[in-house]
Amino acid sequence: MTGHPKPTLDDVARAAGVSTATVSRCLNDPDRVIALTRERVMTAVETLGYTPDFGGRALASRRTNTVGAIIPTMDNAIFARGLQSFQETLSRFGKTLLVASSGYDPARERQQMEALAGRGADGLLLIGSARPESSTEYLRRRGIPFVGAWNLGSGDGCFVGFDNRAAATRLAEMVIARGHRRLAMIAGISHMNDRAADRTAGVRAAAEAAWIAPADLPVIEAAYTFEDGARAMGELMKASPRPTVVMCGNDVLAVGAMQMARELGLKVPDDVSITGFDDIDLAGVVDPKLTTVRVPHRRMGEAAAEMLIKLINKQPVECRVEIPTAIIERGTLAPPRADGGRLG
Amino acid sequence: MTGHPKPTLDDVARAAGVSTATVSRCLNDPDRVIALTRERVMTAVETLGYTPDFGGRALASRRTNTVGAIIPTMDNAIFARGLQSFQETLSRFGKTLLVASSGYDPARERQQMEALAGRGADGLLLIGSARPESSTEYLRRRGIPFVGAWNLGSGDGCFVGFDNRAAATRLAEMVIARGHRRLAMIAGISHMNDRAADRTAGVRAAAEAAWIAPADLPVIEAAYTFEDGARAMGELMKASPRPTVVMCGNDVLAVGAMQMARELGLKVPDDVSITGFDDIDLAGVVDPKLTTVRVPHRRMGEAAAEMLIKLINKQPVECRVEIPTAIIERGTLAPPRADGGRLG
DNA sequence: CCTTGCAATGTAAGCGCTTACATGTTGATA
DNA sequence: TATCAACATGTAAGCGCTTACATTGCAAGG
Repeated sequence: MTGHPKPTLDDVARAAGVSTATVSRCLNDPDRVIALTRERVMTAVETLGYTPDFGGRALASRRTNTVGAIIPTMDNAIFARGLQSFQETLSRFGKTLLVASSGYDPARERQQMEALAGRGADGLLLIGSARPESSTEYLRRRGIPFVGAWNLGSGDGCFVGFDNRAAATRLAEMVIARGHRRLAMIAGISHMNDRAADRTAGVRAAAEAAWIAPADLPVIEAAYTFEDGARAMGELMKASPRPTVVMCGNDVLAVGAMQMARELGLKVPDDVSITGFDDIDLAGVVDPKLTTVRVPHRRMGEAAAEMLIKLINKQPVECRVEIPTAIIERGTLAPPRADGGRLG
Repeated sequence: MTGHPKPTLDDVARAAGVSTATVSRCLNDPDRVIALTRERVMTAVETLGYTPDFGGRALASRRTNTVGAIIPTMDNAIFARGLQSFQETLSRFGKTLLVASSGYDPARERQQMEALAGRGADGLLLIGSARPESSTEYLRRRGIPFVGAWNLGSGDGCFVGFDNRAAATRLAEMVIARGHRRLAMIAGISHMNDRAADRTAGVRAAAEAAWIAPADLPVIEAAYTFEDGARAMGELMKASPRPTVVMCGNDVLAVGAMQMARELGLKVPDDVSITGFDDIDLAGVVDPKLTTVRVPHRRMGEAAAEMLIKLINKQPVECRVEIPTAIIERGTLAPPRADGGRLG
C-alpha cells in the first residue's frame, strides 16, 4: 500500500488515470478542470501522499513566490520581532520567506545572497546599508530587488527604517536639557553595524552642539549581552569624577548597566542616570523602568514587506520610508545630583 | 556588458568555451578538471555573476543537503538559542537549514512539513512530540527522518531533549523541602505544548507525593510575556491565605510575577518565593536573581543536529538522548515566613 | 447534417542542472 | 612503435514539473 516513497506528478496521473497536465492544473488552477476529474485527482494525491516538488515547479514555471531575508543573527529578539511581521505580511500575499543569517560578516552575507538567489528568491530583505558595493551590484545585475531595513541608507537603494542618528540626538538633547554635562555611552559594536554607529554619532552630535568636550563623553563598545553591558558600566564608573548619565546603544546593554550599578551600590537614577534604545519588553519590567527610545519593529516589518512586494511587481514605490521613533520617559533618567556625583 | 540578468550553466560554458559538464564539474568536484580549464571557467563564472540554480541542481542530483526545522514561533529566545547551535552544527556538515514556524498550530505544522518536504529537506527537526499521528505518518511515508527536540517523546520516534517533567518534580521537591506547603503555579499554555504540560505535571506530582492538596496548588496558565506573568501573579496573590511560593513554567513568566510582587509591595523571597524555568540570561539580571532550572539549549541543538545527520545517513543512532538539566539556586527561593504569610 | 466554437484534456518541449557513458589525448610500458 | 591505462572533456539523457499547442467531444447555429 505504501508504494513509492516519494510520489511524483506522474504517479498521481497514473493513479487517477489522467495526464500530468491535468494533475498540474488541478493543483494550480482547479477551475480549469471539471469537478469529477478534480475529485479523482485529489483522491490520488491524498492516498499517495503526494507533495509537489518545489524545484521542479520553480524550474518549469520560472516563479518561486519566495523572498529571502538576511539578518545578522537569529539570536536576537530585535530582529525576531520585525521579521515575524515581515513574514506575516508576506504570507498574506502568498509568498514564502526564507531566512538566512550572516553573523555580521559581509562576506557571509554575500554568500547568503547567492544562496538565496540560487533558491530563486524574487526579492531580498537586508539589514541596514553597510555592505560592499559589489554585493548590491550582484543583486542589481541579477535583477533581484532588495530593501534595507532597520535603518535609512544614504545611497540610492530602497529603505524602510528608523533614523537612528536623529533619535539618538533627540534623546541626548533631552538628557543634556536635564542638566547633565558629564555623559558616557555604552555603544553596540559599530563594526559593520550602521545602526549602532548611527546611534553613537547621534549622541556625539548632540554633545558637541552643547559644547560638551569629547572627554566628557567616553564611549565603550560592547556586544549584545547583559554581561557586556555590565562590564562596560564597571569600566565607566571607575572614572573620577564619574559620568552622571550613561546612555546605552540598546536596552540589553542598559539593563546590564543597571545591574552593575546596583552591584556597585549606585542608585539609579539618583546616583547615575541610564538610558536605553529599542524599548524591548524588558524595558518595562526592570526596576526602575527604563527610559528609552521606542522603535516600532512590527510596523517596520510590515512596511518592508509591502515595499518589497511592490518592487517585485515593478510597481512604483516611495523608496525611503521612515518609521517614527518615540522617546519613552520612564524612571531611569533624572537630573544629576547637586553634588555632581563626586566619589565618596 | 551586463548581459543576461540570470546567467545559466550554458552561458558560462559558452563564455569559457567548454561544455556544461565541465562547468558543472568545476563547481562540484574541481579536482576532476585541469587547472587551466578551471581557471577559464571560474573567470567566466565571476564575470557573468553566475550562481547555480538550486532547483535545477536538486532535480538533477536528487540531493539537496538541506534540512528543515519547524518551530512554534520565531519570536521567542528559547528556540532561537537552540536553533542557532543546531544550524551551526549542520553547517559544519555542509548542510543548509530551512526554518519554518507553525504558530503552535498542528495543521500549520503539517503544511510546513509538506512545504519543506517539497523543498527537498533530507530531514526535519520538530519541537516536542504533540502532533497528530497523520503528520508523522506522512513523514515516514516519504522516508523523511525527523527528530523531536526540547522534550522526550514517549512514542517510537527519535528525541533529544530534556525531561521537563522530572526537572519540574525535582524543583518542586526542593521547594517543598524548604518548608512550603501552600504553592501556586503560573504555567505556560499547555495546549499543544507538551513542554509546558510536562512541567505542570511534574510540579503536581511532587505536590501529590508530599500530601499537598490540589487546592493548595492552584495553577493559572499564561502566555509567554512578562505582562501575562504579572497578571497571573495578581490573581494568585488575591487568595487568602496567600501561597508562599509561586512556581513558574518559564523565566519570562517568573520575571513578570516578580514585577507584580514588587508592585503589590511584596518582598521576594521574604513575602513570597518565586521560581522559574529555562535559565535565560535575564534570570541572572533581575533582582534578586532568579532560582530556576538550567536547560542547556546549545548542547541540545548540537545533539539534535548530530542525531538527525546520522538518521539521514542511515547510521545507527541512540534514539533517545536526554540532556541533563540542573537546578540553579539563586535568590528568589527561601523558606516561607514563620507567620505563614497571612494577610495584613 | 455539417460547421463552428468552446471546454476539457492530452502531448511534448523544455526549465537548469548532473552524470553515465563516449570520445579524444596523453605518457608509460611492452 | 603499438598498446593501453589514466585522464580530460564532451554528449546527451533525464530529474519533476508547467504550459503552449494539439486534440477531442459536444452543444449550438446554420
